[in-house]
Amino acid sequence: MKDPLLEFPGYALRRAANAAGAILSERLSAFGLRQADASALILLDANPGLTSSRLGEGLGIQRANMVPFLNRLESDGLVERVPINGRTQGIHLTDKGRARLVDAREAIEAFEAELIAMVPQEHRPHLLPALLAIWN
Amino acid sequence: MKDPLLEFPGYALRRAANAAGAILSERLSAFGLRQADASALILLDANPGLTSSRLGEGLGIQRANMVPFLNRLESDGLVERVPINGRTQGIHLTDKGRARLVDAREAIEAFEAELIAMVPQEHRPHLLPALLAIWN
DNA sequence: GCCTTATGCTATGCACCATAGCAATAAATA
DNA sequence: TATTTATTGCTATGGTGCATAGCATAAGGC
Repeated sequence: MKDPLLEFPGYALRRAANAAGAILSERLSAFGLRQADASALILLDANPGLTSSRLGEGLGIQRANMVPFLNRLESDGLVERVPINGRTQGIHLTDKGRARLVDAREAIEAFEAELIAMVPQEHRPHLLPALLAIWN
Repeated sequence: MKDPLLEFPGYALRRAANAAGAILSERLSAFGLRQADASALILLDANPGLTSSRLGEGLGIQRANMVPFLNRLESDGLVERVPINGRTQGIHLTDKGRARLVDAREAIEAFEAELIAMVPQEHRPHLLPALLAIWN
């Protein structure tokens, strides 16, 4: 079957992201985490006390969607909301969240290593810069 | 805000794909098409008479999900199902589908050019090969 | 003190994808 | 040829991610 779609970087980008995402999701499910969960834990670990809005900006998730998202993380005991003032609250990792992150980070780093290993050596150093350029 | 996620190619891949996909979807919506629609038209143009199952394989869409997908394309008059035998049918572009594809292809190629232009010159030749390596 | 803005939230709908199961038919095998 | 197996298109259903619209409360600027 002829596949003209192979010529389009945009299409390849989508398919590659789906393929990679499926693998990562499967790995993370062993820890009861989704991709966005793990990203949130990583971001919160590096920036304790982030506001829901700021965290959402960092993750590319809208404010409205942060609510059920954080509710789930909080009811899993991974995260807690600490009021800063009457309308703002800082999100913090709990001890359980930090412990979970240790496991998740290991799995993620293994996954990233495998991902890089998939691409031929001569293209490897160019992948991340190219993707970051598209993202921003 | 510190963003350790910038170090992860897998994360950058997801974000880049989302960013690019949002732009493309917006462009295609001018023609009443979604990304999967355009991909299907391109694939059918190159391979007239493809079976629903084969088309789905090429697009990474499951058989069950091909039904409403093709129903929509057919009710839009872009595609027709031609029975091959009692259980198999070939999918063909209609004249309207071919005409729509002309417009869509122009938009897609413009989009792809812009996408490539986003990445710094030295990384450009490596993007597609790297993505194809991950996809497969 | 008043107006504007920010924040967290509710409600809702669309798009995409996955699984399970089914009837009809074609193809393979005994 | 007759029976079994596999394929095809399909229905039904649910989960997930993301978007918009709107709201009450509270903080900050004038």
